Amino acid sequence: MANIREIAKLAGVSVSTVSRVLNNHPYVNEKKRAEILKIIEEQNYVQNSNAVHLSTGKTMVIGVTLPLVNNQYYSSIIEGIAAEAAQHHYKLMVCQTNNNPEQERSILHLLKNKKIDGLIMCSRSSSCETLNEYAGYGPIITCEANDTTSVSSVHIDHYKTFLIGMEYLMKKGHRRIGYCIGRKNSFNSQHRKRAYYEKLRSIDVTPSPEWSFEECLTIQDGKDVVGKLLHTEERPTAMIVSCNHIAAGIIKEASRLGIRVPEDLAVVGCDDQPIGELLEITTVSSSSTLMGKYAFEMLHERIWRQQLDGKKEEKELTPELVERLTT
Amino acid sequence: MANIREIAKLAGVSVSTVSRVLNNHPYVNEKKRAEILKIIEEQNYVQNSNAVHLSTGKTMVIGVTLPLVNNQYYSSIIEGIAAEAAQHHYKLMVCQTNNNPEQERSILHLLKNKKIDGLIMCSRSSSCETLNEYAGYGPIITCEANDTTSVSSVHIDHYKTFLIGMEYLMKKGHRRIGYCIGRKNSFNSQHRKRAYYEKLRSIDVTPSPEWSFEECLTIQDGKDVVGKLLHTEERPTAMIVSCNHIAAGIIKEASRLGIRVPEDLAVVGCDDQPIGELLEITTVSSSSTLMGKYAFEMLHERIWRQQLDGKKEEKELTPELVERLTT
DNA sequence: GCTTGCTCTGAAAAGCGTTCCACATATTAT
DNA sequence: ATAATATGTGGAACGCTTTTCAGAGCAAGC
Repeated sequence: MANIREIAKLAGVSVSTVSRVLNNHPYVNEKKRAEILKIIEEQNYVQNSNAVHLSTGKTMVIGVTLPLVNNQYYSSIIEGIAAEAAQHHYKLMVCQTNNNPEQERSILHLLKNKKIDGLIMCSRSSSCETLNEYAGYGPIITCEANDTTSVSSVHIDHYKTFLIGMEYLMKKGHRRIGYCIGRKNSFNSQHRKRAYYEKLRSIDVTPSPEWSFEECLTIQDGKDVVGKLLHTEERPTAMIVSCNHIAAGIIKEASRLGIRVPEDLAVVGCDDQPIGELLEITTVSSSSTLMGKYAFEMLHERIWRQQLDGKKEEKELTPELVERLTT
Repeated sequence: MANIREIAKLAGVSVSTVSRVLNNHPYVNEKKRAEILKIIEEQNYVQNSNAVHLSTGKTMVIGVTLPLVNNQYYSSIIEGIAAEAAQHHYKLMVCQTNNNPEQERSILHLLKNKKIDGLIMCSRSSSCETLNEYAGYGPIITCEANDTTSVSSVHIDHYKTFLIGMEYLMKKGHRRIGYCIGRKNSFNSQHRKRAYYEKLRSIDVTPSPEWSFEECLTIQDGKDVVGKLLHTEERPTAMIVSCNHIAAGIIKEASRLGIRVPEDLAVVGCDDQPIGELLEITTVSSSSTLMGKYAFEMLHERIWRQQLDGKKEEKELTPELVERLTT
């Protein structure tokens, strides 16, 4: 297929002029412009975007990492990112990390070798140092709080989320409260646990280790929780759960085993997955789609500000309680 | 940051030799190779992938189109694609089309301007001609049946799916059966409707227009269906529904309005979204994750076979009935 | 002793578009 | 009338790597 040089030759102009036409530069004679456009059309010419990328040093692609693609929480974030990105003519490279630091590094690498202009990490498992290192190659935004010095974030205040959930359950009279979270030591989990322990301490309850469930990632994990609850000495009367789909697993399994929700077991979910609405799960959450939107905005600004010295910025989303039928 | 020329200069070799090291070409003296690798390390050098892309004419990126990002059916397909793509070192560019042909065209364009090496369309709204046109620029696979001459597909046999569902409902004694589908005139919908009408005709039932619901895309749309069913003259005793999340909407709303499922209204869903399992929805489906895997395999083969004259290929997935509690 | 075939290396072309700089002409301001 | 600005255009450098081709050196085979 033709390239810009050929078009220039056919039109009897220089390559620069064709380039100007292609980029809508104003200083081109209207007659020539028309002529060139005609030839471009005839030749069915389009720019080779790799040449453009090489030349401009930008790809108009941003990367998005997430542990797994098939999860509604992350899908909602991407939805927010995608809508905003589309408006600014950015494409998305979606990369599944499986929470594996190796794989994550290979994605961070895309920043270094210029395949992407910026990166949004919906979740991360890399170390602080790794993140700081790669932040030198292009802007990175995380969609969870992070403890680096250079990487900005947009995040839900998970501490506050759990706080609101706990306070609500306690107000309802619950004292034996359990929790369910995903990755044991992630930043988010630490915050959630802090709220959990603080609140229980405030009413002088010492939580039993039997009330805590970690590494809950799938619906099945939620169901398994109920099985385990059956064998606890002092069964909790309420559970606060990091994700609605896990809450859903708990609720369905409870109902199957004849444990009444909310009478025997109250459940609070902590995100905005649609299954929460469908199953009428009481939820403390903020919009993850909105989070995605903010993340892109922040990233976009940084891509154009260019100055990588830009200070760390943090945007927090405040969660809200949505009372439904599981409490 | 350093480029290959600098590395060559520092190592006192030619650019070609450095390139050979970078690409693991065997004909490089081991001593030199080690030396060059050391300098690469010291200089923190990495290839500029845009230059590599330009030079090789490949990007190792494939595009994936889907109408909306936040939908579990599509997420499952992507999951399958992603896993397979990762194994072959391909990255994914995920593009939301909103079922808008304009937007879809802009993605097909990526094939023409070499931003992607191939394209998987989970769903498409472009015309046959458009597809055929762009198929000339790189391999395209659709994840639904298509009527083009050059675009291969991996697809679920939706005709058979509806057939199985209808037969099953009829065996259970239902005669007044309604349906719920997404886009009215999509290829998939046409097949579904054909099965629906054929089966009803086979038992001499003339379906009422009141039993058919089109443009059902969201959970809310499912709920709305129930509201409308209330006002039908002859209410159907069963519904066959293209997607489980819509079936879920129907079921929840029915239960809210005191319509018993399955006694008053039986519901069959027709995909493998996890909500089907969670809500114990009887389902006819095949694995969409598997479909994604096949789609990538097919695409990958075509990318390497290069010959765009390759004949059209079609792979069909056979659906299976999973009996659960909504029938 | 001469041919053949490896191994190893470098120069140069090819892949393609953007952009800076210099220069020319035309127009407006002083 | 002169200076200053705006408009229009081309040449060449720049971004960076891969790959082909030609050639050198050396060992094995006849």
